[in-house]
Amino acid sequence: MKIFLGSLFFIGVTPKTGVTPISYCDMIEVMIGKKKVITKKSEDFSRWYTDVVQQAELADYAPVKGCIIFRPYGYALWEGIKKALDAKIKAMGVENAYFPLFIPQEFLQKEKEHVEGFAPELAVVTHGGGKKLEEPLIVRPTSETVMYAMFSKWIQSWRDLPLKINQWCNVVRWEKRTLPFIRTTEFLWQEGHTAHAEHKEALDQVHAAAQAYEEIFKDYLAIYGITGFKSNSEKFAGAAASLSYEALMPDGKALQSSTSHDLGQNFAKAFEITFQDQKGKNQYVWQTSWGLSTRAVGGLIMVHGDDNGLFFPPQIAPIQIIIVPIYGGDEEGGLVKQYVSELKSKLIEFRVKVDSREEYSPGWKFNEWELKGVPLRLEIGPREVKSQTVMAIRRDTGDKTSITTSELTEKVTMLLKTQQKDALERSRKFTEENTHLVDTYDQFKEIMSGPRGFIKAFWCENPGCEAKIKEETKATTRCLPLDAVEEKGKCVYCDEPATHRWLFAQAY
RNA sequence: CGGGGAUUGGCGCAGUUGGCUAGCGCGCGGCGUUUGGGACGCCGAGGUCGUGGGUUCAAGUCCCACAUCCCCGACCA
Repeated sequence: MKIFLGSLFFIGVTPKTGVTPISYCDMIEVMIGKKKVITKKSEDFSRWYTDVVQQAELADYAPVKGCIIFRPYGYALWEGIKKALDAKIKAMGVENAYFPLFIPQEFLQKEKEHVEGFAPELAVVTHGGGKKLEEPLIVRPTSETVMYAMFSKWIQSWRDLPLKINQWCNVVRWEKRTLPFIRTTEFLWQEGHTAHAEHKEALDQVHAAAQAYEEIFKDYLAIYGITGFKSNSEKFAGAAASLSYEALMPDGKALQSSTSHDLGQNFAKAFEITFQDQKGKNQYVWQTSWGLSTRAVGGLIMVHGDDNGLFFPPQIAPIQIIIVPIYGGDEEGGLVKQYVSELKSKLIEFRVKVDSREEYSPGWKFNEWELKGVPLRLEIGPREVKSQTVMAIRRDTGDKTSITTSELTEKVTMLLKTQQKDALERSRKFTEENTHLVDTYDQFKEIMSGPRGFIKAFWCENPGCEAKIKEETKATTRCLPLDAVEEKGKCVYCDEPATHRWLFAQAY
C-alpha cells in the first residue's frame, strides 16, 4: 500500500549526487503504512546509502563518533571477503600473526614521512591504570612500526628471508568526516608485511598482492576497477611506490579500494632491519605492505544496490537463495512445508534460508529480501507443489523462471552464475561509460562540474599541476594504470610534455 | 576542524505567541481471522522530549555549552 502524504515535501539535492543529472528539487516519494521508508538510489544517492545500511541491518551507529557496529548481516559480508582473501594470502606463502594494538609513540617517529602522514589522525592513550603514562601509547593506525621493530630482531641472515606476515585486525584513524564502512574511525582490515633480500622479489610481492585484490574485487564482489601506481603525493606515507585498486562509484566518485606498497628500504633503514647475505655482507631488507579494509563492503553496497535496496553478487551474498513459502490454507500449508523441506535438502551446496515466518505475508517477505539483496528468491506455494516446480526470481532483473524439481540445482547454479557475471559486466560497463578521455582543461573542468567519473588525461607529473587541478576541480590523480601506454602528450594543465595518461577522479 | 540542518516511545513525524494529563502512523506484545507483491479486527505495553547548565510562577517550546547524525568544504583506507 502506497500512500502519498497530503503534500509531498521537497528535498534539495545537489546536482552532483548522481551521475545521471537530476533536478535540483527531486520529489522524494514517502511511503507510510507497511512499507519501510527508503530513499531511491536514483534520486538521492548519499541518503539512499545511509538509509539502506541501517534498514538492511548491515550496520548501526555506535555511541562514539564515526564508529559503527557491524551487525551480523553486515559482518557476514566481511567474513566472506576475509575467507576468500585469507586463502589467497596463504597461497602466497604468507602466514597470519597478531601484533599489539598499542604502539609506543617513539616507534612511529622513526620514519619521517610515515609519522608526518599519520600524525593528524592518531588516537593517543595518555593514561593507564589510573596513572598518566610516562610515554603515551598510540592506538595503531597501521602496524608497520610495531611489526618492523620485531622484524629487526627476527631477521639476521639471508636464511631468514623472505619473511611474510599478515594480520587481520582493527585500526584507528581519527577521520574528520566519516561515512559507514567507507570511512570510519575504527575499521577492520588485513595488513600484509613482507621483507625480502632483493628489491625485485619485493616488487613481485607488491604485484602479487595487487593481483589478489583485483581477483577479490572482480570475482567475488563484482566490482570493476583499475589497478595502477599512485602519484608521489598520493602514495602511502613512507612508501617508495604504491599500487591501488580504484573503483568508480555510482555518484561519479572514486573509491580507493585497496593498496599495496613497495616500501623500498625506507623502513629497513629506520628500524635497522639488516641481514647478512651469502657473501657475509650486511644489507638492508626490501619491504612491502598491503591492505584491504572494510571499506570494500561500502563499495559493494554502493556499486550494486538499486531503488529497491541492496544487491549482493552470489559469490559474496551471505544468503544466496531465500525460499519464501506461500502457505495457502491449512491442508495446503502442510504440503507446502513438506515440499519446501525436501527442496531445501537438495540445495545444501548453496547458502539457503527459508523464511518460514507465518506472521508476515509473502509480499512483505519479497520486499524484505529484496531490500537485503539476496540474489535469488524461490517462491513455493500450492501451485508449485501441484506441478512439482519452483518459481525462481532474480533480484537484479526481476526475471521469473519456473524450474522443475528434477533440474533444480542445475538451473539455480546457472541463475546464480549469470547474476555474478552480469553484475561485474554492469560495473565494467558503468565504469567505461563514465570514463572520459580528456585533452583540454576546459573539458576537464566541465566533466568535474557535471557528471564526474573517471578522467584519463595527460599529466606532466609535476606535483604543482596536480595540486592546482585538485584545488580547482576537486579531482586528484587516482593512479597511473598498469596498462597505460607511453605516448607523446601535453599536460592537461600546463601544456608541458607528458608521457602518460593518468586516471583522475574525485576521491571518496 | 569550518559552514548549514537535525535530535520528541523501536522507526517516521506532529506538538500554535512558553501553560494543564506530550499526540499520531507504523512497528512491538496478546487473541482471533488470514497467506501468490508490504493482510485485517479487537485488546495492550512502551516517552524524566539527545546531555548538562540557565531564564521563568511555569520549558518539548526561550538562551548557552556539549554530544551524536546528515549535507557542503579542508584531511584521509
